Amino acid sequence: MADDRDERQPMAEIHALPIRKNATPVQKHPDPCETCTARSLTICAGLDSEEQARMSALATTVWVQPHQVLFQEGDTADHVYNITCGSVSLSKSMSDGRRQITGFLGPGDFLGLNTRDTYSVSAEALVDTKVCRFSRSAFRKLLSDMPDLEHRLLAVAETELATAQEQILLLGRKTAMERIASFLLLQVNRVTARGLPPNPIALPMTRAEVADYLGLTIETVSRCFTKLRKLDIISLPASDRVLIKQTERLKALSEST
Amino acid sequence: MADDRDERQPMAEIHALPIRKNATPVQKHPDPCETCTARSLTICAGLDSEEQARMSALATTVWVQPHQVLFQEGDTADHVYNITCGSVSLSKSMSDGRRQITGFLGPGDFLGLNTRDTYSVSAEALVDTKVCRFSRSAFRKLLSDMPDLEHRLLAVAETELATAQEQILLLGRKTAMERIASFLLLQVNRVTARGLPPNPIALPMTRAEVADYLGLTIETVSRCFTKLRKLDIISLPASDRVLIKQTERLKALSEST
DNA sequence: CGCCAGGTTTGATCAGGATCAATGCCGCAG
DNA sequence: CTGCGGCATTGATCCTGATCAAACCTGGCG
Repeated sequence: MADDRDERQPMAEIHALPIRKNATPVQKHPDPCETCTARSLTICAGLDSEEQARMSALATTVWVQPHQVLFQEGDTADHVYNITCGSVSLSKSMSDGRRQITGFLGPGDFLGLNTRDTYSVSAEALVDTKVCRFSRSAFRKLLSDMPDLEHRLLAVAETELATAQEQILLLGRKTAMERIASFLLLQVNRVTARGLPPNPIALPMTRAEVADYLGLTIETVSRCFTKLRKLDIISLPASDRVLIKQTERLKALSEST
Repeated sequence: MADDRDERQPMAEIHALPIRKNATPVQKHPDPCETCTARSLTICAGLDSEEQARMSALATTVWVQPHQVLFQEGDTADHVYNITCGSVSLSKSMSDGRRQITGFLGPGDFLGLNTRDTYSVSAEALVDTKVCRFSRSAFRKLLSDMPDLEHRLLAVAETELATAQEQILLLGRKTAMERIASFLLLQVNRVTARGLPPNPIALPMTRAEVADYLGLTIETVSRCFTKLRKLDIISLPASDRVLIKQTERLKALSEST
């Protein structure tokens, strides 16, 4: 049996890539922090007015449209961002097009941690999104002067690390159904943490994006949703809204910890 | 088709759990930092002697034996650690015993970042290991006084986040063979980063641990190793040593980015 | 109003890796 | 030397989720 080479290859499909203009998106002069709806959720929370003025002076408000790319994996990391409203996906891709979404971010989330000299992931808007942009070097200087800000950033990093580990468990050991159940519960937590009504939850992402997040295919995601509906655990008033009818059974299916 | 419930369940096996005394392991009075072999690799690097003295005063040296648990997922996070020598695995488990290892740590690595009030993962020694332990509260105070230390910790967190994202891509989208190839290359990087000879690489972990890290089973890991050996890409002088004979082909198989 | 494009659902089939089951290979204790 | 306990390897079979393929919305637009 000298030889059994066969160079097995991939399996995941290449999801159609819509037109993605590589940003330089619509810009504007700084928006006033006073009116920022995401302020209480961000690292900006609890800054005194002098500190806030300093941050504000460095910020640029940027709008990005769905599918527009804020930055790509491997780009030199010039900026960090704070999401004011909208939703963004973070992802990594392989040369043959397989894509893995590593996380979804929303209002108040900080973007640019997972970064040394170059971005370790790509960031793309899912829907119309507004972000608050800082040059990285200026931001670093800010950090040195404001230890509180750095503390808070470290706390954010710790939370993201814990989230990433949860995701690693999900991808490494959970079944398709468990992934979907965990995902839905995660969405509920995200929404309620923002103090919004939990039901029905709005999914700002398509099936393809859910699939790429959960390490599944579109078809499997769809089939799981259908099954949950048939079990009367959820209902789907629209393809991007999920009404959770039996949270306990959903939790049982997610089989966590 | 009113009914098609079937409550599918798991698939991964429950790896035999050896005796794990939940620590309070052998302790000792602080070891002198001057003789610390891991110092240049850690967050301690570049502290002035006064700062070092302060850290040293807070540290306890602790030895842990293979399979001994440093802390468990969910425990209240009392301490943070710095690994001096040896190897540690971080893992999360599900109630039915499925386990996912989220990372392997070695000399110079910091333990306790992925933590808010409770540890988000369990830490267990793979081999005889020496760690430098700090009470969390004291360490936090230290951070406040030594901004450089906090900077460095933030940098560590960023690196870990990038590593976690790489792992997420691996688990979500790579084939078994690609995972093994990526894993071996990662081990090479780890070792060379420490300035040690790369070949053959020593694996401080068993097949079960590799499997739990890569989201595979023991059998699949073993089969992939065998296949790589038959392809003459590696050889296995012992089951815990891997000699890489054709790095380029291994890289091709890992298909990354 | 009807067509078209994108996303979603559903069905049929396939295959990569899991599971089940032996066998092999040490290192160690008696 | 021999037997035993833990890993590791190898083989046979099964099953979850991928792949291939087709139908089905839904909303925008001529």
